[in-house]
Amino acid sequence: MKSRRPSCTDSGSESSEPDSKSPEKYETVTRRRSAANARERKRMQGLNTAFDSLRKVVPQWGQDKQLSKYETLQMALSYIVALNRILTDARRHNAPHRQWLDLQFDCVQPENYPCLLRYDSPTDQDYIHSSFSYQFDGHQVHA
DNA sequence: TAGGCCATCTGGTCCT
DNA sequence: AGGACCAGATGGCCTA
Repeated sequence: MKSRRPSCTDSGSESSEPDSKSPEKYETVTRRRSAANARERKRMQGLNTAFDSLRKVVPQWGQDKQLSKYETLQMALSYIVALNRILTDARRHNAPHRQWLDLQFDCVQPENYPCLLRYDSPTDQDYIHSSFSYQFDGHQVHA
């Protein structure tokens, strides 16, 4: 865990000192701020725990370092879309389970799944975006 | 040194 | 009133 910023304290910031008429009110305000900061830290820690859980179930082929939060979300979205496509195809072709699994296993292998491979250049990223066909801005995902 | 990623603080808003 | 959630600001760490 990263160390906290030394310039910031839990008892409130220098830039926004509470406009208090009494020491009592000042104390109340700073105590509430401190409690809110602690809650926020805890909330963000929970969020990070969730991200860690997600990283564990999402493919990370070729990635020697952990995915960023943004990359994790992108990967999760792509992975779900890919799995969903497999299920949809299986229903359509009505394949027996074992045979179907063998057939589809290749679909989630790195070499057949370029979008999940490590990218090293902006060109690669462009390719990934075009081949993966998810759109964050439009909130639209194509299988 | 610039840029990316992250943790933390903070004030605003909504909800209970 | 107080908690949850969110977004903006800020500064630290790391890497190319």
